[in-house]
Amino acid sequence: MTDIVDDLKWRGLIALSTDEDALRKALADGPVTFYAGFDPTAASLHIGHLVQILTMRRLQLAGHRPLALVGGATGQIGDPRPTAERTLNDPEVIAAWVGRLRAQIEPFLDFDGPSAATMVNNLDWTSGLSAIDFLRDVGKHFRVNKMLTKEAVARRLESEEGISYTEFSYQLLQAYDFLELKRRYGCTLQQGGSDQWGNLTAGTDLIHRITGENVHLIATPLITKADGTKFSKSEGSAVWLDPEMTTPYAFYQFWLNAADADVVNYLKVFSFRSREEIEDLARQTEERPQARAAQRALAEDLTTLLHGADQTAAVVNASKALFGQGDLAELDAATLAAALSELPRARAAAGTPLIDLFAETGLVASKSAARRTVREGGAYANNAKVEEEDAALTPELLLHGRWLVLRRGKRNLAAVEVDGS
RNA sequence: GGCGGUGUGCCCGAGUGGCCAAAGGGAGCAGACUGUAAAUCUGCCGGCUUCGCCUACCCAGGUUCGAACCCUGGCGCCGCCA
Repeated sequence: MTDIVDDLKWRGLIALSTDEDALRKALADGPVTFYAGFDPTAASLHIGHLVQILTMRRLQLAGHRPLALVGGATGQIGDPRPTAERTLNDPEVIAAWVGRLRAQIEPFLDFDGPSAATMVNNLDWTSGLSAIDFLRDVGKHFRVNKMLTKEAVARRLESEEGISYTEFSYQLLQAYDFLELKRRYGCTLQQGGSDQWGNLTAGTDLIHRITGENVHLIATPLITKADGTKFSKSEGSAVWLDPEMTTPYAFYQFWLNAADADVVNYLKVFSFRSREEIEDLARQTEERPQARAAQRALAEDLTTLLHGADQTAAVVNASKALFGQGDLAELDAATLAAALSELPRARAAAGTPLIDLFAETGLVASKSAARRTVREGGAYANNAKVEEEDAALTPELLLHGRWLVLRRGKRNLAAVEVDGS
């Protein structure tokens, strides 16, 4: 079995770390308890978080013990973003999100066996802590001078908006988490995104100051796209793990559409395929890019990992049906219904303007946008270009008497089902 | 606390009384080309009952036939001084 550090490095998952030799030795010497934190800042995690979750899984598979922290406390404070102050969310909302995030993380880790994972919440050790105790016991170990040099803070100090005392304090809380996890669980490794480096080191510094011990850090890189645009966004919105927020079909399509220049990198970061398999897929991408074997492997692996094999089979079949060469009218009712069930949907009555349907299915943001799309020649009904802005849903358009497939551009689909029958 | 500056659409940023739904750039969307890819070129890019109407230039008032632009007050941010 290959060394876990070597594997992570080959996958490009270690952007930064503390002393690599010490880290390598610690991981080789026996099970290490490690943690990664997720703040409840939304109702769902998105694919950016997947990098952390999957890296945890890799470490667990290598025999180490994960602590998955969902930050009921830190989520109430807000990690300083380089651009702007966060808006505080209500504690009840945050509590609800904590539950959702935990449920999203759990399937990726194993909670039994010798390397059993544990779910933790920093609210458990902060809620009873008084401000005075915190300032005395934790605050005293921090020099503001050094806190000011952390990049996230420094950027905000340079910005017009400045930074609130609340967010400025964030690094203390995260550092304290690491200390507390070390005390409670013997945690000696924290894993996080490289943009969190300042917060990560705050923890190792605090532990060193209080206990004299050196603990370890691994920072995963920011995932980028070859063309320089933001990863993890599709159509300008995040790709969520929650199937209600991003359908399994949309999730599958996101990965399927990875650019050739990115797909091999994604396979390394997100899939559990071996080096040999990935190198083989890389070769295939070079030789027959139009077959998109790597994209298919990536999309199927990840959809299976998140939504299961059955869902994956369904979305693969739906994709084949909807993107097939044949006429939609030639699909039998069962195949069509199955494929359409994966798409965003709207119900409507005959006679409804197509413009309205494009807006209702969410295919476009507004009716104005729908009109624009028709004018630009990017709107399709059952694969036929919509030529008239005021076209309406007529019975003749319906497939099998009840379905209409709408499309915007090349690959954005939605289904309309006609009421009654 | 004083003085000065500044606040524009998703972001950056022009605009200083009518010609402004607001220049330009970025992001985003669509079309052509393709492989449901990238790059490139072209178009679009507040909403609606779409040849017109409504809502918008930090917030609230005011002046004016008419205000993103002028005045008053408030709020945020930046700088200098104390």
